Amino acid sequence: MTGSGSPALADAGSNDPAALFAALGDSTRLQLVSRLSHDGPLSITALTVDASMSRQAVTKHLQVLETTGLAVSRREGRERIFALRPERLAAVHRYLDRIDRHWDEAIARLRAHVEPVEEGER
Amino acid sequence: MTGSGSPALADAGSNDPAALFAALGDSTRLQLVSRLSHDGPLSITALTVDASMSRQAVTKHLQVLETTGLAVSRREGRERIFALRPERLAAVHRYLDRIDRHWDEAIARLRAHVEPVEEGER
DNA sequence: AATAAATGCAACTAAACAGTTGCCTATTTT
DNA sequence: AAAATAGGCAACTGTTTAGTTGCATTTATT
Repeated sequence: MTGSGSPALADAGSNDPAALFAALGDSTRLQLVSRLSHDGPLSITALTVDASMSRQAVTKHLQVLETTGLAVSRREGRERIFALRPERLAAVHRYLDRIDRHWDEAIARLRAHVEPVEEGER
Repeated sequence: MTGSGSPALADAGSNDPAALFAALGDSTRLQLVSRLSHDGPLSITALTVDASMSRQAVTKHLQVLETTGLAVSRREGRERIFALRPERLAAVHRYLDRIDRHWDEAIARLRAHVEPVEEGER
């Protein structure tokens, strides 16, 4: 399962930004992502070495990353290799950019009229 | 560092990136952030209106945002006004940038020697 | 063929979390 | 002063989640 060539098994890419943030919202997973981004594709056991927890725990975290589309895995011989999906990370990026833009616009709006319109357009 | 000018109230800025991602990893909170970035500082009840849940629930979410330093609040009359802290959002941004950079370097490294060194440094 | 290595599957536990409800406090507003 | 508005506090519930352990399966190795 979670195969590479197969169609839409689960939904390898929740368009839900919150899910992406949530996937990154765990220090263990963040370390995994960091490690993968630094060392490239790695097997589960290779990733388990530096993690201070059981292989199964690591596996679950990797599955979370894969479910949200932040990573993909392929079976290679007797190991399963996980790799990052930078496109998904880019999606997170874009989301933050949008917030930033809104913020800037809001600031601009406030500066535009420092008059008592503060409660105006509710 | 953590604090720019302000002292250290609670800890209004967990240097832990995972905590920041986690704070954004909830659709309700993400909506709150979006709303705040779009409309500027708002009171709890104002924020509750568009949220499909109790005021208390919203309050808790706002507290999460404040604890992680993504927002600040000040009491104003009988209401409590919440506002975003773009600097913290910027921190999230930077973290993603770092991951991206690592990824790019990893890619570059891989391209550099497409020779069978793939299993070399294990 | 027998072992070792790398996973996969499933059941289980403890803690964290989202949301609720009820009630009390502090400011306005009339 | 009374009523209304905006919050704060605390207890409680159902779910999710991180992590574990035990055992079965698959793919090398020797």
